[in-house]
Formats: sequence, structure tokens, C-alpha cells
Amino acid sequence: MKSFERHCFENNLKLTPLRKKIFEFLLKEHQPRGAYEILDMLRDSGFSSAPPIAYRVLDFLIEQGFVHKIKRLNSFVACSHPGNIHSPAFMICRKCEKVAEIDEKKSGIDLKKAAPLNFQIEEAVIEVVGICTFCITAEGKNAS
Amino acid sequence: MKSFERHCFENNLKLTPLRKKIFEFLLKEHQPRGAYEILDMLRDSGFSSAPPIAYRVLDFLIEQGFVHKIKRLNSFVACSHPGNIHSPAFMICRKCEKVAEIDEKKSGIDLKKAAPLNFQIEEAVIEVVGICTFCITAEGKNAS
DNA sequence: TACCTCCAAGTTATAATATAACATACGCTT
DNA sequence: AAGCGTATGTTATATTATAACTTGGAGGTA
Repeated sequence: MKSFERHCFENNLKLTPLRKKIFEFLLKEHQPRGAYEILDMLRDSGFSSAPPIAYRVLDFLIEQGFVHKIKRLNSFVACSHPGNIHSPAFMICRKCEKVAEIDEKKSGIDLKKAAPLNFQIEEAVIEVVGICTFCITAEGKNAS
Repeated sequence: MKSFERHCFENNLKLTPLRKKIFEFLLKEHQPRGAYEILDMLRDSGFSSAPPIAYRVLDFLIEQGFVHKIKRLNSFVACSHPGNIHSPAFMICRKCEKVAEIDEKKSGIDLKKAAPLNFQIEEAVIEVVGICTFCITAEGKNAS
């Protein structure tokens, strides 16, 4: 949050109550939330709650690199490594839907090597579905 | 198509006119098509064209590994390297929306290295957005 | 102050994508 | 022919997202 406030100040961007509210919500949740969940939260908090309200703020937060969209889940999550714009990878548990963000530098994925020569990469979406150890344990118990 | 026919025969799966029609359409197009484009095509060809018709066949084709879904474009494309189930990477031109499929083995991407220890990978979605040389050239001309 | 401009937020309507639930048809086996 | 399994057809609706236009408020400037 501090880092978001600083970023807005330094870049002359308006940190409005609405933007703050939505970003705080996503930070607090730690996990991806759908646009309509965010709208429910806004309604409960006395904000307007028509779809464009949420989508516009989300677009803003994504542009600024503080939120990512998880396409697999049609949902939005606060960035775990904010500050520099990056193309992260996400590990999504298909059971509990918890999501871990892997910073691209640490992931060892080198997309430049993978791309054909006639293609200039601008942005990558890497979403890996699998199962986390917690859910493996739980599955084992159920199966036994 | 031959390979799809053989696959169905060998696995005792029904290669119905509907499945054949949709797969042929995607093969012929070479590029991703939306579910509702497929439904339009079905209507023109005398098939029924309610949404579940297309989605069910697409699910089947995806399960069998002959079609991939491009989430970025909410659309579906025939697989370029069928035969073995795989997790391909796609290079999507943001201008012309042409899509190239990169076989995972050739991509050099090793997700196992990237994943945390407590996560078992089952499937990866890698979609890279950028611009192809053809469109770069076109952009240059327009800008000059 | 009065006016202007810009951009955020609010509103209304609707587009685009996808699925649930149930009905029908058709081939295969017995 | 009866029963079963799977594919297709139908109806309705859920879910996700955007277009287009209006309102409001902060900050500059004549």
C-alpha cells in the first residue's frame, strides 16, 4: 500500500478513495477475486457498484502494475512483487484455487529464446494449473 | 484430419458429422475462431446452432488434444502438433491476431524448474502477446 | 469570481462468452 | 423390442465485460 501511495504521488496519479478501496480489498484478500465480488464489496461499503466502476479501476491498477488479471479464473489479484512492471507466472491450485505468483526473473523462463525470430514479445501470460501439497494431502485422506 | 480420424478409430471415439465439421472448419481457418463464429458456420451448414452444440464439441476436441483454447482471444484453434497431449505456448500478434503455436519441447521453457517445490504442475497456459514482423513493417509504413 | 478543462466516477443499456438442465434421437447389446 | 449409453437438440439463464453518455469535482486561468 505504501508503495502504491508513493507510486501515485511520484507519477502524479490520483489516489482516489475508490482506487484505494479496491486495491486495499485485493491486498487484504491475498487471493484472486472476480470483478463482481469486488462490486459486491463496493456496494457493502456504500460505493456505487455498476460494473464499469470496478473494471475501470482494475484497468488502472493493472496498468500501474499493482494488480494482475488471472485469466484462468477471470479474476484479479494484487501483485506480490510490485514496483517494476513485469510478466509474472502464476501457479494455480485447481482444488483450492490459491494462486502463487512467481517473479519472472526467478522463474528461469526465457521467452526470448522460445520465440520465433519474426516475433517481438511484449507481454506474456503464464498460468500453470496443478495442485498444491496441501490439497494433495487432503485428496489422499479422502481417497483412503 | 487423417490423424484425427485414426485417433478416434483407435480410441473407439465417435467421429460424428458435427465433430468432423467443426474440426475441419478450424483446420481450414488456421487461426483461432470464437465459439459464436463456429455457431454461425454451423447455421450456414444446416446444423443446429445453439451455444452448447459448439461448446460441447470443442470440449471434446480439446480433451483429445486436437484443439487448443486461446484464452487471450476467447477462441479456439486447431492444434499444429497433434498426436501427443502437450502444453504448448502461443505467440499472438496483437495487431493481426495471428497465432503461432510453439511446441513445448522446442520452446526451452522448463516449468518444473520454475515451480515451487510444493506445487505439482498439471497443465500450463503460456500465451505471449507481441507483434509479428509483418505488422511491424506495416506500422512503420503508417507512421512515416 | 467565473469560466474552462480534464479526468474520475456514476448510469444505463447491452454485448460477448459460457453453462445448467432437461428433452430427444440413435446405435448397440441383450 | 427393451434397455443402456452417448451425442445432439432446446430453452433458458449465468457470468463476464464494454459502449456510450452524464455528472461532479479539482485545479488552472482570464
